[in-house]
Amino acid sequence: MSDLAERTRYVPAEVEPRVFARWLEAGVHRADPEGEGETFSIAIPPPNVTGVLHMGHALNGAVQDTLIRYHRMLGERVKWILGTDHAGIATQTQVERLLASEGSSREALGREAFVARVWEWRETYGGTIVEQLKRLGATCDYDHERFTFDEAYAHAVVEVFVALFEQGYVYRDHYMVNWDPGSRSAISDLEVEEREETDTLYCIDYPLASGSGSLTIATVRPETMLGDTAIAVHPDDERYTRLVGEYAILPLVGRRLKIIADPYVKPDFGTGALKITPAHDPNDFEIGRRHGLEEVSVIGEDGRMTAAAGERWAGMEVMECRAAVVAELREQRLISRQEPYVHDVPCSARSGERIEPLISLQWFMRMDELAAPAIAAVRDGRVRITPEGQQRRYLEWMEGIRPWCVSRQLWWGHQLPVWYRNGETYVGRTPPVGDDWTRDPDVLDTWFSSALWPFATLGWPEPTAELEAFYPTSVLSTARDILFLWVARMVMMGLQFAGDVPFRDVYVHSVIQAPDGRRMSKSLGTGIDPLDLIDGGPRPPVFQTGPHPPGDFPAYGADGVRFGLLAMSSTQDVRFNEDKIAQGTQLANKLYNASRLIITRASGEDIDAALQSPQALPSEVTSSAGPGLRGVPAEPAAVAAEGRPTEAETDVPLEDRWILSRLARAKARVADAIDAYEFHHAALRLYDFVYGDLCDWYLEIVKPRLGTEGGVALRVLRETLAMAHPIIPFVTEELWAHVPGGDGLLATSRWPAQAPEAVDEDAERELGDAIDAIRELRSWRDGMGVRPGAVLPAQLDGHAATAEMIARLGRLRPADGEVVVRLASGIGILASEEVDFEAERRRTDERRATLRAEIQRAQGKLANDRFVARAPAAVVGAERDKLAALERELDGLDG
RNA sequence: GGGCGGUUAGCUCAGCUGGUCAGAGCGCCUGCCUUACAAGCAGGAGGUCCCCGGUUCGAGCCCGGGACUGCCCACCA
Repeated sequence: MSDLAERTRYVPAEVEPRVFARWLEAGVHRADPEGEGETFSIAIPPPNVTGVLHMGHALNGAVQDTLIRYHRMLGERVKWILGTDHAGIATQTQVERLLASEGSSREALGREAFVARVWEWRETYGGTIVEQLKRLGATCDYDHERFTFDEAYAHAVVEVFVALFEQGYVYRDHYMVNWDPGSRSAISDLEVEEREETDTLYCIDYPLASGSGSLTIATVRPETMLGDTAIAVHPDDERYTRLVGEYAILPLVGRRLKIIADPYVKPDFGTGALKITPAHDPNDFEIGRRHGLEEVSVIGEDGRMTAAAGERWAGMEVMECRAAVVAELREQRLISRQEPYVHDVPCSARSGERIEPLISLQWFMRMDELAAPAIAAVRDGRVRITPEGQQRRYLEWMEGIRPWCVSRQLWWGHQLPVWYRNGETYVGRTPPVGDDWTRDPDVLDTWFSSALWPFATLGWPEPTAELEAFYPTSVLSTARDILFLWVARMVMMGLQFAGDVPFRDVYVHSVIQAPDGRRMSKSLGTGIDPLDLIDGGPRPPVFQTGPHPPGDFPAYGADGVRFGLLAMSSTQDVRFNEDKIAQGTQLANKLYNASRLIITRASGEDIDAALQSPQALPSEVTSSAGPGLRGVPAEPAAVAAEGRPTEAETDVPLEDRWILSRLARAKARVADAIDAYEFHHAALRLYDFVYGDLCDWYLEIVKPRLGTEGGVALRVLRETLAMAHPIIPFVTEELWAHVPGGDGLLATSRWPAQAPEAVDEDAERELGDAIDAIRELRSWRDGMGVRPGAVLPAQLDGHAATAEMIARLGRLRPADGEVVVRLASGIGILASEEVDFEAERRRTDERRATLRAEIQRAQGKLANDRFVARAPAAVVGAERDKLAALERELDGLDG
């Protein structure tokens, strides 16, 4: 885009690849662990190797890169740790699916060949998402990309596992687990989700051993009765008290079942009698352990009935067995009732299949002791979680934490450093010495390795310079769905192994939903590929809403997408809003055209003036004020502050003082918003400044003199580009190259310094009055139907300093004569044939009525003694001023 | 069954510690191709701030109750 003068439109597609290449070449993404000064680091939530960029990645990418660029521009040594996750189950499933399509399977290949195949797959498809991040403009540390399964990382994983074993946190036990028949592995509680299903509830009669009658139980899983070892009733349930201690006979099996009393049973639910299957129901398991019941495992890990189920049923699949059991019971007339039953059933978040609870020999990790310091770290503020609601969630979950099943029956993952021989178990960093040792085939839960991410990526357990410089990381930005799965565990592991919290701040960003409020998901057809927004691409049907023409997305460009995502983000879930993306694209275009105007008109003197100005050049200024210490009020004080004429400001034109003041406020507001993780505010405040202050008013006012006195315009442009850069990096970097004095890359320049001294209440008030006057004038002209091009004769008495700009922007010609229209701003319009005075009379009458009503309201308020007595003096004063102004205007109309 | 959040203009959303807080973008209406930008500019219409009580001189903003809605956690056969 060298022909700035020619092209009237910013075209992202032409610019972005070139600009990104410059950043990479210059190494803006590199971080020096040995340098001086503050550091700032973020560890990216490692996307799955097999993953492709979705909206969540894009939003999080925009958030993280905005933070990273902002802090880089503050002069800090910045590192954005990049990498991918080997994602055990997810990846294994994908490759298995591929194998299936080839008519093969992992069993056919064998473990070693299978794992080799997954690595191969990773080489082929693994880098996609990293390339996609570049399209967003993300300046991650591409030179040091990590993988949760690379050699050094694996070393850290073994180190941690062994240490946890030695410290007594990790142990092996027969315990109830969530068995996922889909992936044929145990999964953790966090990977289980409820799904509503319609089942059949069967009421089954269990005859009493005494021969006198029977006890009826209700169940949706009749096949599990083969593993029943008791019947439980509530201790206070009078219907059954006399039966407690007696026995029932398990139909089909003949086992004697003790009737026990346990408060878990709800007397008013079902029949009030509960069959107890300790080996296949989590509750029954607990009850069983409380009462010392036998655990009969009748369903195996292969999803078939075991030998313990009985010869007759062994080998059947679960559903098959259920049908057979029901048929048999029916034949024996033991089913007294059956009805459809809708309830929530646990399913695997991985495979989607229904969880089969069963007792299995697995490796577990005791969490309560590790959780304690991680709870304390959040409570005392060493880790701050934003927004606050998420902090509550974290604490509640941590306080009720349960043991974590960490072993998985998969092939793709960190294999447990555990070996067995006869009755012996060996856990160690190196294989055991001696013969006949067999290694445990299981691998660790993916989240076990992810939990080490912030320090394992920096070289731990070696005491590296990187670890020294960048640990703890500064911020973790993530979606809320992995707060427990990942974030909480990182805090525990970081404290236990790296000696400190893994991050100072956790920012939990929004989840972006489809326009109809559903989840964005490829399978539902509600997902969007962020690259389709950047480059233009298919717009799915659910997004064909609103004013957008049907068909593909236009090429919004990376800046537009970043801006839009930040602008629509919030502390809660939000619906995708294409208009916000478009708004970002418009902003980029607006900046482009404003730059065109300023740059192409700039004269040599302007450039000198801009370059000599002390505050002018972001690349030369020192560091900005710290967070929250900017000393700049967000808006002019309601009550006029004392005028503060400084330096030689009397020489500086009013509008220049004004724009510098507005800029000072904008910088403070944008910086505050970024520091507070209020990215929607940061984006929209930037937009407001560029449109509302810079383009709509300042540039319109100074346009005629840009060729001769454009120094301030150039200064402001430079600072604006720098201020905007963290949010919309491409267009600002591109324009930077065209701005006089814009040496080097904007990405490595300084963010503009905060300038509270530039805030000029007087200038803001004075120019604000002029703006109000122009607006009123334009509105009046439009309402009166005055010809747009007509230049009206007028008196501008009350606006000495701003008369010229009011006249120009309001199309007036200063003149003397009879004032026939008096506007609220004091401007008097003289007689001319351009104005329809009949219409003006009507307008004046309407205005009089409104004024009288408002005056009455104000008078009423001031006549209220309690208001005058109890409201703060400033509020009462403001009301009096308002009344005076209204009366003045009314006098003007009447006079 | 608990817990948390939301309900503000036709749509998507801002509104900090109660006093110009009734806003933005888009859409809609009107007028302008004004030599930075027509994917632009100027002007305008449009809201009982979910409902009912309460506190207060004054309440989208605080308190109580209710309605609707979303999410999280939870082992009711």
